[in-house]
Amino acid sequence: MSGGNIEDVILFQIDKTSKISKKYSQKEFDRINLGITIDQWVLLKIIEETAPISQKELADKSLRDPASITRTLDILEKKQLLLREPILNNRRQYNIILTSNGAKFVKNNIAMIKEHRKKSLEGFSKKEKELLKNLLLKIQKNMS
Amino acid sequence: MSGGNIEDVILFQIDKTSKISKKYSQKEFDRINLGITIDQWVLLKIIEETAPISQKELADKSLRDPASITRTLDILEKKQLLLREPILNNRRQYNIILTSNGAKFVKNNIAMIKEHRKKSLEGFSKKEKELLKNLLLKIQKNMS
DNA sequence: AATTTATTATTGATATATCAATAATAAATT
DNA sequence: AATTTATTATTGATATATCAATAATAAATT
Repeated sequence: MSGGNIEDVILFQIDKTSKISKKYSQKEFDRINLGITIDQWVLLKIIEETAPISQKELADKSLRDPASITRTLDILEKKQLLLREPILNNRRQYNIILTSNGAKFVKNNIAMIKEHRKKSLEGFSKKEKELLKNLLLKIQKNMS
Repeated sequence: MSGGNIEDVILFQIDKTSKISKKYSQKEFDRINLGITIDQWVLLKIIEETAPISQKELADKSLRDPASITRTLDILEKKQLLLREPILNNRRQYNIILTSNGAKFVKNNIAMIKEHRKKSLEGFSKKEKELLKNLLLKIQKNMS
């Protein structure tokens, strides 16, 4: 036997936690016919927070491939939630910004998202939340 | 403004940590031409630990879709790492087991994997590891 | 200023994921 | 025992992810 049980592996539990929480939220998204995925929501939220932002920056922040960002932005642009704004004197990048529709969309749904976040941390003390975050950041540092 | 920064969201950091660690290990897998993906490794490890196991159980344990398991097992079967063993008096399920080749494969590479796990938790006390695991399990419970 | 190098976004090829429908059949109910 | 229901694995359709190659062009170097 090569020893151990995969359920005891922290990295496995991290991935599992991520999957469970994504499924939870996606189910809710679908239930109310939100029309987007969790990962699309994350992009919208990043844009809302840091617009104007380039696609490269979006890829970095969300840890996704630039090619994947290109295609996801196509979808969200078609849904009129964001747009690629040309930059004067820079024809290599775009400024990605929310449309007013997109801003409204985020505003209308942020409360529901916050409920999910809250539910995920039910029974956590402030100290535990801080600690958890710091431990996660430490792992990220270790693997970078 | 809808407030807050997505970097402060624990669920976001959990997903980020998962992605970073997977990329780290996958890069190493590719470097030594291991010929499988992280998620394929996880299946092999689960099988090693709990064989004989059904595809349904594999899907549950790995939090993946049964259809995805079917296809991944096809790949791993083609690589001669595992096989679908027919069950007497039960023609609806298979017993999934490692081939001797597959068992050897796991044995040969478990040390490298353990190194990655160790690296991910560099600087963690035993108490911190326990705590982190428990906090993750708590989130999973909250979202189930 | 002209040339070289690096960066950004896109596209095609390919791999992987999920959902819905289906076939086979085991388990439960009548 | 016959019928109904539930479960398991598979397949097709579709969505999404990544890698490699490419075009456009900004930035750095000569």
